[in-house]
Amino acid sequence: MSIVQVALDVPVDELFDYDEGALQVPVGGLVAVPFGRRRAVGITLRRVAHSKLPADRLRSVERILPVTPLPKETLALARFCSDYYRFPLGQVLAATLPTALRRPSFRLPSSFSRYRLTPLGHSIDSEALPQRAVSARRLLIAFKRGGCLTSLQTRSVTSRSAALLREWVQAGWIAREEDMSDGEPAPPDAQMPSQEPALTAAQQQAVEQIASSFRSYSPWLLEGITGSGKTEVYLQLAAQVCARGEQALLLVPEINLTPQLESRLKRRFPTVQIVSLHSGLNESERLVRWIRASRGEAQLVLGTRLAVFTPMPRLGLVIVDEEHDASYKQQEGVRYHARDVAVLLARERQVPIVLGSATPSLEAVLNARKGRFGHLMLSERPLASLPSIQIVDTAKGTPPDPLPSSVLAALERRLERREQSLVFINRRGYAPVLLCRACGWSAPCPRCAARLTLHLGERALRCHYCGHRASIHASCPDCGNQDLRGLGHGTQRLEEWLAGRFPQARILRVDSDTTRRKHSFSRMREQIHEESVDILVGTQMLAKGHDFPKLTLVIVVGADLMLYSTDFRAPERLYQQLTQVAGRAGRSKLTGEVLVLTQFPQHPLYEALLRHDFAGFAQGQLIERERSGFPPFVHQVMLRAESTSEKTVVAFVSAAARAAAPLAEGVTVYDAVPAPMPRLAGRYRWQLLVQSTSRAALQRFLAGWQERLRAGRSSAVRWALDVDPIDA
DNA sequence: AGCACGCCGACT
DNA sequence: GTCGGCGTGCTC
Repeated sequence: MSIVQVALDVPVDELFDYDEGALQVPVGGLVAVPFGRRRAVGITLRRVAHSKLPADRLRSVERILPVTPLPKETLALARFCSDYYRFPLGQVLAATLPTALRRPSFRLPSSFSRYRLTPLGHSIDSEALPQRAVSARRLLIAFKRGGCLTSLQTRSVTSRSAALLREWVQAGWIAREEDMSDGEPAPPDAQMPSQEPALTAAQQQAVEQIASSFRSYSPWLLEGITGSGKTEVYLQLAAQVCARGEQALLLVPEINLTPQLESRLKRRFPTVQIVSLHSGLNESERLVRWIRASRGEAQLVLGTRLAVFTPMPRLGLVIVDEEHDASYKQQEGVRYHARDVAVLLARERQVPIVLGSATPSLEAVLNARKGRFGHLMLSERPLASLPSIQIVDTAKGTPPDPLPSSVLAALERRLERREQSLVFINRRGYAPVLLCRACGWSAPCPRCAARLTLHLGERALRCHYCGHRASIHASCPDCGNQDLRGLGHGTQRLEEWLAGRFPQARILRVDSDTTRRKHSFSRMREQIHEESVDILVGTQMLAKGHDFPKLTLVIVVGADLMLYSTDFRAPERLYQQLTQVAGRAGRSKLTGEVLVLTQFPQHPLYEALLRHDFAGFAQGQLIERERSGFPPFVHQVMLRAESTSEKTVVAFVSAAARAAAPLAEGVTVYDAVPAPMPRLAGRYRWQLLVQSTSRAALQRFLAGWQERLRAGRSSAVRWALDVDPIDA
């Protein structure tokens, strides 16, 4: 009798033994097993001869799910993430699977079924079918010729195939079997390079260098200023990989960008099977695409962070676009960083990986400097010149207006020239606070340590952290004064103000309030492209990747706010963000202009930005980080804890600190402190930082510490370890 | 995580 | 006298 060890989706660092019975369970196979009172899907990790458990406690595997077993490389990657990010293996694996595959009763969708003629079916003569049953005759002939057909193949024989298949299965002419075999690799496409645009010398060189490392692990940092054509480099590499009959994985930060890139890819490579995987998919779509990728049928897989775990049997290349982007970091459950996991994946599979960015993370810059990554630069814009950046000093003689007159004049000029402008402000809503002019009271969120934001449009106050809504106070609850005013500017107020200033202009506000509904975002993109908009007022979401040819002016309001942050990564983020926003200006022949409003025009960050000197900025930041002992020169882990009772969290983190002390060899344990948002949605939040210059020492420490934290069973506290946190 | 078991407060 | 609160413990 053979035992299989199965990982299940439970928060326990153990595998569960099952008797495989008469089944031949492959390693990596997904199995339905009885577990307690319920049934569960597990992943088979090992087969062993004996179990430590007495035989009478073993239960049997119920069935093997009809999908290709997970390849050992996928298992290894999950194992690594489990160890490194301190999260149970079964839960890591479960998180990477489409939800449909987590149901014990899983059936393959019928589109993946194969049908085979039964002996009875063989005995039927197609000539014996009625003359007018044209479809049936054709299908039967196809079966006799092929013996076995997938439902996709039958559909190309006749459009009536679905109904016929159902009838014939009933009649016993054919039998359905689930197709678990790997798909055929699509034939290499000889005509692929035909429509490729000419590359600049730098692009050409990047493509050649990376291509010369095919079939081996070699990581590349592709640093290319906005508009330098990084995407073109990805496309040509992907084309080469597909032409070799291999698969390419392309990771992108945000779901908003995938449809755009996907359609570009499909236009460019009409014959290549492209599959996109992102959180906007429903369960069955996700499943179908995952299966296409895992059988090797999809040649190009385009996806957000979770896609890094998609099994791809013929993987030949990994690309991580906008490598520095924070959305690659998962912020709950297994807190992995998809960019880091992608590097491991490439190493595991011995394929090249390209990390692309205009403003690489300091981690990537350091890796390149140390020679761990090859460093490729794209420093010219083939289609347009760099936008001119100007720093507008708002410190002196500040009028109460949100935009000074010089900026208004620039807007005016665009209106005259019928070009578009973007005003970027990192605050949605009308005004960030509702303030009492008499006593200084301002509306707080009852559940968070935050002020409520005034939303005039919906006549409400809203918390941007927990979503809490309240009606607008008529008078100050503290002093009764009725003179309550919105203080500061959000997108709504800026839009309103601009409408007053430019009554003739067509103004469009783009923030998460105006794009809530499903297709509103792509509708807005169309409006912008149709040039039925003169001035855009927007947040974050307009910063990334979009290409608006008529947009020649970008105005950044409120950038300074980020400089006040205590997070040591704030300058890095601000630089990245400003570069990204600036990149929206002048992507075509029209030259772009970027105006950054600040009270600190002499700040080194702005000075570097003016010179388009990211390398200099990064170098300065690295020196600073090294001097003050911050990442990437040290490695960090954050213990995050929260509870509805502040006393309980404090007790927990204090106990955690005490438990850490005797284990802390080669690591520094800091004092527990309240989180940057100390109360969120009614929960008190504390955190405790541990760091070390040695990853190994940190990992050794974590193993012991986590065990003690778990032993301290405290159900009132929710806590998690965040390895390589990206926010302090 | 589920899901049970188990021992203390307000209700038909 | 029961329904149900969530603390504790286990799942191969």
